[in-house]
Amino acid sequence: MLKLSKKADYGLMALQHIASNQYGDVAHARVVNTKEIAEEYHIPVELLAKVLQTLSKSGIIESHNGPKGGYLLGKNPREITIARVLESLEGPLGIMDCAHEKDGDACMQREHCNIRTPLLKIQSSIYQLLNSMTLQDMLGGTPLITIQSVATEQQGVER
Amino acid sequence: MLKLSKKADYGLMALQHIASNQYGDVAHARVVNTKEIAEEYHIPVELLAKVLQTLSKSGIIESHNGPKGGYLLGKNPREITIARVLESLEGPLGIMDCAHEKDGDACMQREHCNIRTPLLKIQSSIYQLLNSMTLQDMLGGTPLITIQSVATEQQGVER
DNA sequence: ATAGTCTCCGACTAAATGAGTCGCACAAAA
DNA sequence: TTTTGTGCGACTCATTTAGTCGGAGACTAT
Repeated sequence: MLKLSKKADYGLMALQHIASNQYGDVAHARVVNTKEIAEEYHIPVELLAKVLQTLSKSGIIESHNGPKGGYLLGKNPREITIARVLESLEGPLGIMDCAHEKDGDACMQREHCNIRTPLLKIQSSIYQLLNSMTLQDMLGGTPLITIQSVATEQQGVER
Repeated sequence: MLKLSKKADYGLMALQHIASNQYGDVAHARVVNTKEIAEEYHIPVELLAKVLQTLSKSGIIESHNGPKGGYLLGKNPREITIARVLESLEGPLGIMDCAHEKDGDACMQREHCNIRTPLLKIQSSIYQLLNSMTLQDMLGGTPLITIQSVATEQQGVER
């Protein structure tokens, strides 16, 4: 229950990847393209492309066309909240159907609905949670910290 | 995104209804049957029936056969957590596919997966949230506009 | 006892959504 | 101007969810 879509998964992976190439201890930002990410994580390219396009439209990343093109973060990782990313890819958070209804088009059971208020409360708590976590937080959590010790000897990193 | 299924909605509504008939200000418990609930909230009877059967199997409610039969809560509303109800109807909470995987059958991107850990953390937070809220809390929330004025008789409000 | 309700349960169909594919237009660097 | 990449929309296929149907068994009232 409450599962995220693949798009969301892929999007988060890609962002994590882009971010660590851009803000890692490698001194200069590196543009990373769709194909590279798709291969690294075994994601179908076309699907990932669509995901990245969506993120780009939302301003979370910026696209650069042409050869040597690819994607870069549109903002600092600290300013990119998980909530924002998920909303961009899956639409607004809505625990129940009637989450954002205007008073007009209510669901069939609205008039006697006894669970709307408590569910809205839960929803708001979840939103707060997602909104308080940023891409930066996801960066910290990965192996990646160990890079410090072996930083000297590899930059290209392909298996 | 993160929408609950209709089954979950219906289940919660039904539970709320059953609970308020059983623990409401009417002194004695009243058995309520599927048809009654279905009509009250405009839910297809057969579907609601299935939902109630599921809840019954989980021990959340008890069924009583025959004429004058129907359902009663299996436990005190304070002991019925939202998490339990949702799990019963929608299966275990799993933000991502690989939430409960054994090490064997990992997803395709598992080896390089960089988002599993932070997502598990989010998931656990959500679970905590759902597990800390009980049917009792949903009962209190219904009349709800008047709560501010009658703040004297708060009972369960934990946080 | 027996008739009439009511729960119980599994199998089924239909609708909605999600995952993934294809093909081509457009942009920019070399 | 050619190459390499993004941008974008329409499309198919798979999975899940919502809702339906029909009948077996349980219980109570009469």
